[in-house]
Amino acid sequence: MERVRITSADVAARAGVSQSAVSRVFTPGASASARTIEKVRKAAAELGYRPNVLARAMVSGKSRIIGLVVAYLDNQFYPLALERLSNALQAEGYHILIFTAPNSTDGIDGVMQDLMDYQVDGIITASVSISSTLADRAEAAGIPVVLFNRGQGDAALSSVTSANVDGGRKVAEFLLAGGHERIAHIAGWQNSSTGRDRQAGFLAGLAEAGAEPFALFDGMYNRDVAMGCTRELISGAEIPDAIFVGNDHMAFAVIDALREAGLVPGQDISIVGYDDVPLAAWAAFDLTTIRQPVNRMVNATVSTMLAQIEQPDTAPQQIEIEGELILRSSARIPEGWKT
Amino acid sequence: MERVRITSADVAARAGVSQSAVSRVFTPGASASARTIEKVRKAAAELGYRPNVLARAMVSGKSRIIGLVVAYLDNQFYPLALERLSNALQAEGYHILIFTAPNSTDGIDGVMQDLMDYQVDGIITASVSISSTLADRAEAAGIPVVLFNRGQGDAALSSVTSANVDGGRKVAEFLLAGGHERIAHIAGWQNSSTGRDRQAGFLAGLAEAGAEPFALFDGMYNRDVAMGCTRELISGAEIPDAIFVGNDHMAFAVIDALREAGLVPGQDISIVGYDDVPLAAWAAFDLTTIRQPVNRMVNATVSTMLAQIEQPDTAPQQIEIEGELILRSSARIPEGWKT
DNA sequence: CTGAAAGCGCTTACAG
DNA sequence: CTGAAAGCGCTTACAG
Repeated sequence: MERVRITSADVAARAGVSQSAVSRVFTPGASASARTIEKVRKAAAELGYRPNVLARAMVSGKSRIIGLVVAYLDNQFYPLALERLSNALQAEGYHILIFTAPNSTDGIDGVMQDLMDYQVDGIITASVSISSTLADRAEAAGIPVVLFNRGQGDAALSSVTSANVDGGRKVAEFLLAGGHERIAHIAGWQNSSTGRDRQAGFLAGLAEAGAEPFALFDGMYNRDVAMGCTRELISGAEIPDAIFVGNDHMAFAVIDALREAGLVPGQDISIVGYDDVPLAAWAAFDLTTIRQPVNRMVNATVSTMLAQIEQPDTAPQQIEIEGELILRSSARIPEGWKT
Repeated sequence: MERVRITSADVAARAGVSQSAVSRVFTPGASASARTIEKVRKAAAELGYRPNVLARAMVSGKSRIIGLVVAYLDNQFYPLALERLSNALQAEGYHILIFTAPNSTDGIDGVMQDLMDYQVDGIITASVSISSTLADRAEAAGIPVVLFNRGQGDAALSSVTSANVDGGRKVAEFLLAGGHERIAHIAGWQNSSTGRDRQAGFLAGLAEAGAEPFALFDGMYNRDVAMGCTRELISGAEIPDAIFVGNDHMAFAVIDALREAGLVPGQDISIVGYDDVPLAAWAAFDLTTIRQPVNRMVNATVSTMLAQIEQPDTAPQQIEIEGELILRSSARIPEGWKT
């Protein structure tokens, strides 16, 4: 099983032209006469020639590879985002080199280094923050970085998130309007911007109405942790009449735990999530939640990334996309609530 | 924002050695004196030098990139497999270039070509078949291909699947033993080997007991299709007392449709799925199902892939991994059923 | 062990 | 438009 590589020189020999002529025929933008193009295409087809992308990358300095760092693949939001990102990038002639993120920041730095060794044209991190050392290094290397679904107070980094503070506030207003009086929050991981922002908006919304949370937990974006919090919440003498959960993935755990205790979401306790992953619409959960518009987030990510690749002096952008509250049966709907 | 690349020549100049010496220090297996190693490492650290993986790939002919073609990312089995594959490959110093598969075979061939242009060392396709033209081309190029969770009657291709025929048969035996008399099957996509094999085993199992399916549908591995089939199944005068569903992803849809009609899975109708994705264990579904052991499938995939990369004359393998029936509440358990 | 040199497969000024 | 040549950043025989 010998690897027989067909090179542009082979095609050139067969077509009776120079190697550069072959290269020009396969380089978008370069020019060649109709006659040459025809001879080269014919020879290439006969030989089954295809340009070596790696060689092209070496000389052009553009690999057309985007590095993607992902985590939380058990949260349906991310596979979905991955699929959309991949499709959008493929359409632009880029491809994704994927790295699964270890849990520590150290680990992520290592992974980012590996990525840069592959001479990627850009890096997208999904649900992952990076150290400022690494941000600096990427900047020095001229590799644009876009944080997807995570913000970081660093103007040198682009980021795309939904309007998390605003979303948290919307939930507070919605639950208050529904007449809930004991509203708990199982927050997203407090070491992540999304977890903190949603909580901040939520608490602000309560405070503006003179209310306070019934209880506050860090659910760590983890299913088991969220279940544990829920069991604790409903084991006391007084239990909450509503729980705002930091993302849908944890909200499903909350609902499972509630039912296990014989409580009915939407009747006994209102549950609101965040994300609106496809599962949220399934009858088994029918979860009221804030929608994070994946498509719009993906499009923003891709366009800011490409802008920075193609025009290296483009400034990084911090993009926030508004999310809407999706009403379903897991939470009581206030009388006359505007859709 | 100029891209300043630091090369081995820069390091050599600063360390006062030749460029080849620098290369040797960074090439596993190559030898250099302790003195040289020290000087080079020091200079490299000061300059922030890292070898260009693409250049290395060009000369060595090994990119250490594995192409992965995926589809069905909404079926939790695949994101999980992707994560495990990525981790296992990262541990071996390989990385994944990911391509999302279009739905047509033509489209997939195009994608495979793109992959080969990147000089990948191997290709893994998850839940996707490839044309024989492409299989030939990959073989000619010396690029090993492993089909993950899909078989194809082609000895030149490696494949890793669970024992699908056997799994289907187990389900038939289980449901029969439970005294079910009207057993329907919403099969996996009949253009896929997994869909066909599970169905074949299931029908064989019924036939051996002199039974026949109550009804047979192709669910296409699609949620909406599966819901449609279910509604049709339960709208008649006589309804099934059990449904074997070709994978968990569709089984969740079946359960949703059943509940919508006021039927209780496990009481009114027994439901059995295939895969045992994490969701199947959630209280909301508690689905009886055949487990596809992701870890073992991933390990088999990685080891057969690496074997073929490292020893090009290694023969392709067709690996089948046995799956166990996981009992939960969605299906009636026969008296005295051996676990 | 070490350096000079060739070469991996391309693109891209540079002449013509 | 076209070809000869340099060069992208490495690895790896080849001498010494």
